[in-house]
Amino acid sequence: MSLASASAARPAPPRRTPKGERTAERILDAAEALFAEHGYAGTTLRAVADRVGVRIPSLYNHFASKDALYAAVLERGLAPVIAVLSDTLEPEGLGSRDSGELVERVMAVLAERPELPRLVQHETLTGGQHLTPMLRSWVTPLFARAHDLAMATPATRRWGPEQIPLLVLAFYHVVVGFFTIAPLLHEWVGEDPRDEAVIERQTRFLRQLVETLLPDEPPADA
Amino acid sequence: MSLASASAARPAPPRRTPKGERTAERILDAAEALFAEHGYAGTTLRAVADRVGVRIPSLYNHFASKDALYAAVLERGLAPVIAVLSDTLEPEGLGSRDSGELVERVMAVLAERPELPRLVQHETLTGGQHLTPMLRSWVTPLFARAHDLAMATPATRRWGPEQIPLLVLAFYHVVVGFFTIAPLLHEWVGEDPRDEAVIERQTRFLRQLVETLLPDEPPADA
Amino acid sequence: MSLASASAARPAPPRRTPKGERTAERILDAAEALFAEHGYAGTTLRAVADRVGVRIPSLYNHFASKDALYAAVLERGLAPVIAVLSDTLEPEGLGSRDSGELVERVMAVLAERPELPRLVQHETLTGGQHLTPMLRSWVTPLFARAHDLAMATPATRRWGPEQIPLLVLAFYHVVVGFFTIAPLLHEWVGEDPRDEAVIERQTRFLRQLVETLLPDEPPADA
Amino acid sequence: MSLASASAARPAPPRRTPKGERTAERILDAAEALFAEHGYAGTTLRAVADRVGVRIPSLYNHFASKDALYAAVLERGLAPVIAVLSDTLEPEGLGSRDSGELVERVMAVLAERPELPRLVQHETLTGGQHLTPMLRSWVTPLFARAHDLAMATPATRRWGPEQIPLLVLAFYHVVVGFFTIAPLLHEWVGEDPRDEAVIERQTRFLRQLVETLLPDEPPADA
DNA sequence: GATGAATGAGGATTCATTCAT
DNA sequence: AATGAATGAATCCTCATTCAT
Repeated sequence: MSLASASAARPAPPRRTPKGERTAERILDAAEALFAEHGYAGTTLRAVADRVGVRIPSLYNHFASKDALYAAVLERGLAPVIAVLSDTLEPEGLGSRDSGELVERVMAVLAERPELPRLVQHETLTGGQHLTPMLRSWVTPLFARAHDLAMATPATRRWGPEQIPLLVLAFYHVVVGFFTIAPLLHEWVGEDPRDEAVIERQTRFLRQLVETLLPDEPPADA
Repeated sequence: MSLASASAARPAPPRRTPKGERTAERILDAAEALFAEHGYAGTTLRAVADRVGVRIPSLYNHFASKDALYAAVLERGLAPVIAVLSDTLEPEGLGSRDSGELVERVMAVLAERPELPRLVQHETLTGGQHLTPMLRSWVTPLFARAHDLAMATPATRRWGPEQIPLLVLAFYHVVVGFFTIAPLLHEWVGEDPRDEAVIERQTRFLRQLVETLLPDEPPADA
Repeated sequence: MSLASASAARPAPPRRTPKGERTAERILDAAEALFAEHGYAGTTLRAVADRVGVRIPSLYNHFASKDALYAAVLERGLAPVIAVLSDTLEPEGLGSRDSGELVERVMAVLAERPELPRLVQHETLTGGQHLTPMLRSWVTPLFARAHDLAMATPATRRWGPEQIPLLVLAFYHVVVGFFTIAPLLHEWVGEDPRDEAVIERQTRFLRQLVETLLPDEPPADA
Repeated sequence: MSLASASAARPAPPRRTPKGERTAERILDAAEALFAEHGYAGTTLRAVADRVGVRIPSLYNHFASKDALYAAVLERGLAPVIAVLSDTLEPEGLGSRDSGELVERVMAVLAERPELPRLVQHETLTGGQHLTPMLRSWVTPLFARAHDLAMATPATRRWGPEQIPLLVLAFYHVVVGFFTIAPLLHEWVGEDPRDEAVIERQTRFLRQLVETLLPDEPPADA
């Protein structure tokens, strides 16, 4: 999956020293956290460097620009989610059983990188310019297939064909929103969504949501 | 802090102190659009001034600082939504009929100010520091009441009491997410969510979501 | 002649306050001296600001960028020389009498702004990108006319038609070179070419050069 | 200071200490071209390294600093010209015949390294600090001798003794200026002064200039 | 109320240089 | 001899803010 830093033009060092590789990784970690919290514009290279424990110019030994760093963060962060999605959607459709499993897997992946959804949300809000290239090649076809398969499930009895995409988007928003609103809930309710119990509760909730909205059996009134 | 025009504002120009008020309003409009698109950090006073057709220092004749301008934008934007929410939730609970109506009203309000959800999303993502004071006095009690009332509806048979808040949040995310993802969809699918037809479709979808998730009648298996 | 700062996009202030105008002028003065001495790359905005007695950001209130400042310096500096050239060349040709007069006038103009030739030399050496637009509209036609007229003088008996441009260029180089090499001569011979006597000597020399190379009368051996 | 290869250098690769020397030479070539085009301040070590196809730190294996590299470039470039000058001026004076020959030889040397005059011009314009030591030991005595000899030729009948240096300088400027203005002419007239025909034309022109300004025979009117 | 001018702080980025490998 | 990594200093430029007009 090594498409890392496609835009990191100049410094793209041919042979990575283990030391350098580790530094680059640490930079990515720091940048991921900061971009997720403050967005692109709100994140300073100074903040990244400080977090890594390095001087600002050193960042440029690993990434050609703030923008390239941002792209690399997105790329690295999105890869596993894409993998899960494409893996799970490969063979079958959106029946409640599989959808439930998909939801569970996605939640598991995101639980390990809870900043990721916020990162994507930031990017989405500001236009998704960096998302588009990645998604055009990955998510768009996935979305299309999800749609096709969903059309072939009993769910269509309840949901019209043109509503299926809305349903998929809705799930997307619920899942992403859960992580997005995390820090606020933490402050308001004192409940940290990075807590395992909280995540499990949300996963259960999502499962029930799937079962209610996309039942395997045709609804009773059919 | 000059809380500008707590009512719906845009279509009906409020009492106009001939000139200044109109300028302040135009500044708020410009700032709202820009903050919604780029967030606080990504929005420049120069950009605001340019959009208004005025020089930067003039902004300071109407708002004490960038921060104050931002607060005013949030305040003005949130007021009508809060009004709808508190109005609708006042007497009764979350039965599907009323919930459907609530969803419809909220969609109607947001359809007139589609940047608002993005504004709130930005703020939420970056910590919601500006949101907290407003919400602590408005939304938090609303939320509590919604919860209480929901507990008294048949929905509880399907959803455990601790799931009700998750359900409410889920609806929040679906509604807000619809507007949030607008520009991307516009670019990817060519579908402008500010389009009336698109909004109506989404509203229908939300209605059906409400009916499915919070049926008036106890579910068939009860 | 106010074509000042054609590329100074943003700040181009509509109404110039006398104070601001004076500041802009002082910036131009400082920049002219520095660009002439160190060239574009070798000149720092810090150096300019220091010389003006102002902070760096203030420069941006008057010129949109280092590049725009540079262009404005060139423009302002070149204008009078262009004026002299086009004025003198207007009616007649390159006969020794008029050419001598032209040389004299040019020397007089340059004597008042001895940094100008160095400025132009720097620009020429580094590609003349900033010169081209100015010269395309001014010098190129002048050059053409000079050529045409020269062709009609007795000089052609001595110089073939294709040599006339070389002759013109040679004069250009001798004149410009005199000022260009000034600081070196000052250091080596202790002779300051900004000295009036030195300039007058050079002017006499140029006059004799003109008379020798472009005699009014056909050369004796013809 | 590693004075590299004082002879004509490029066509005949000097004694090659297998690898390093060749790299040093390639660095000098790249640096010469870049310094000539952009001057000292406008040339970055990155640009040099890129042109050589090597990483920046490698440059430091061959030259102690940017400044040392610059000095080496000047030294290597100037040596052959100095050689020609001192050789030609050795025995005799500035009679038109010998002067013509000198001009021809200088043109020949420069034609092989057309960047050299631009290099020197850059250096001259920015103060000539690096030139001074070289010139003090080479050119200054040459100049003095040229002056002495010139004083003993018939030319003095036309040119006063104090004008001889001006004449020499004028030739210097015409010769150097020809190469200096090359890129501009290339762009404006489409005529590449590195073209053999162009150089020959200029040489012919210079010869005629010499004959006109420094005739062997006393001028007809004497 | 509007704005030209000025500026402290800080933004991303480049540069020449060093050093360990 | 070559180079990845690191960095102090400096680059151009932007930002939010102030103030006199």
